[in-house]
Amino acid sequence: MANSYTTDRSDDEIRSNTDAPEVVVHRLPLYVRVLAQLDVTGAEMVSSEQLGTQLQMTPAQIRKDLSYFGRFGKQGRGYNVKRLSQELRSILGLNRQWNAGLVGVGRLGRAIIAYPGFRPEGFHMVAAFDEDPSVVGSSVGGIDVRPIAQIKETVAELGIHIGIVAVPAPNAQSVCDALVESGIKAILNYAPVAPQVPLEVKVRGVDPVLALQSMTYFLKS
Amino acid sequence: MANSYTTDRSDDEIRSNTDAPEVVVHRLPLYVRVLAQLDVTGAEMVSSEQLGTQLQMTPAQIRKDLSYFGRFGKQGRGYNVKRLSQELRSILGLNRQWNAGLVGVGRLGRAIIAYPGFRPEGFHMVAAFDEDPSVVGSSVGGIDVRPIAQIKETVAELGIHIGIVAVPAPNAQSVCDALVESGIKAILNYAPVAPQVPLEVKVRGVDPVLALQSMTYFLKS
DNA sequence: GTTTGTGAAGGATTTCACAGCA
DNA sequence: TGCTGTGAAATCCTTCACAAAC
Repeated sequence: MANSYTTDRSDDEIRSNTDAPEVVVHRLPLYVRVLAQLDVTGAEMVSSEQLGTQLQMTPAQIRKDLSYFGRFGKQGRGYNVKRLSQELRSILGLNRQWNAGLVGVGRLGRAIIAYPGFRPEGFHMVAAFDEDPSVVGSSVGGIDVRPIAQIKETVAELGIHIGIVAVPAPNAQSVCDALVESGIKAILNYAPVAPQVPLEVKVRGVDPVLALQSMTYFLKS
Repeated sequence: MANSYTTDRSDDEIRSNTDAPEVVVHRLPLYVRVLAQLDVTGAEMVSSEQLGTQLQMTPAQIRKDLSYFGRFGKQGRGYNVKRLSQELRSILGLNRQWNAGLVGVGRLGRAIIAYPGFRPEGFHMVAAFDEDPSVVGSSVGGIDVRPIAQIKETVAELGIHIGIVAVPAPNAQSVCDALVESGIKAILNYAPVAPQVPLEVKVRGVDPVLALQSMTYFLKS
């Protein structure tokens, strides 16, 4: 199974983490992000109090979150910025390259290919797929566009771990089905739908319209 | 509690909603989205069971969520798709136009201006701002680009409700400060930072990298 | 003096389960 | 019969508060 450094307990530096709540896992990348910023400014140590101020959350929550994974701080001093950053990156699996395949090379898909934020974080776009024969075979941002029918073989061939869906809403479900069928276990979904996938497949949505639509509730004074 | 005596106004069709949890508000746009899809397919009625299947959540949660705002269903029949959609849109304040101002007209900002998903949902981009003098004064996607120093007067002049931040990380905090200073109460933040804003200002982030970075935790087998 | 790590308490959210209505 | 609406129970998550460590 998964985490199998199940030596005995109590004094482990890194603790078995099968029981870290999912909300906590979602916050870890936030911590990684501010730690990187702190590191750039030259800070050596940081307290949960300072992190809490930066992130607008309580120091207790930060300490509790970190405590699910290990004991990374020193009483009276706080956390070593570089060390904590490195530990969290290791926990999240960020110390390696992850290959992503993009489905949908329209306007949105091209913007995603051009987005410079993925590669420095280790996410490499290694393939692109589209159903439009006039796009298939061309190269977009240095990536060859293949037909959607070749998803399965390409995922195997190139070792793709993550599917990125940028097709129109009506096509999103069948694209997700194809990705799941090819063995993909993580999907980043830009389409404005909630695709149905097996329990073991993680889907995270990126939808600015949803974000706006919940803020208007509070604006509506 | 009080279900025996009808001492006070517990029979309102639309109930006072000051106490709806924020997580519930965040889910309402999801309901609106599937209801719109159901409506297109011609469905008249829908049960919480069916909605739950679509959204991969429990029927009980959907019923409970809706119950914070009113009693929209009919026992034995479910919810009228058009009616429920309309009620939720009204609760969220989606039956009107909201004006947005974009800060940062670089690659990302241009993609946001070109994104066709906002306008059909009532979100109108009415202004754009940048600090680069070679961009200020030009027109991008039909929107005139103004200097950042003019945010405050433009927000007042054009009635801007929402700020959209698409500047590089190091500039995001000062841009958010300027938006807050101009009276903006809702910010959609594309920059990879957690800006600090007063409690009464809502910020929602759009960051595909954060989404990927939490999924790798689960991939990391 | 400072700040962590963590049981325990408190609060929030989800699920259960069923009365009541169509 | 089928399904909602909702108190109550169960679960999940956050905050408290303090002993221990530096």
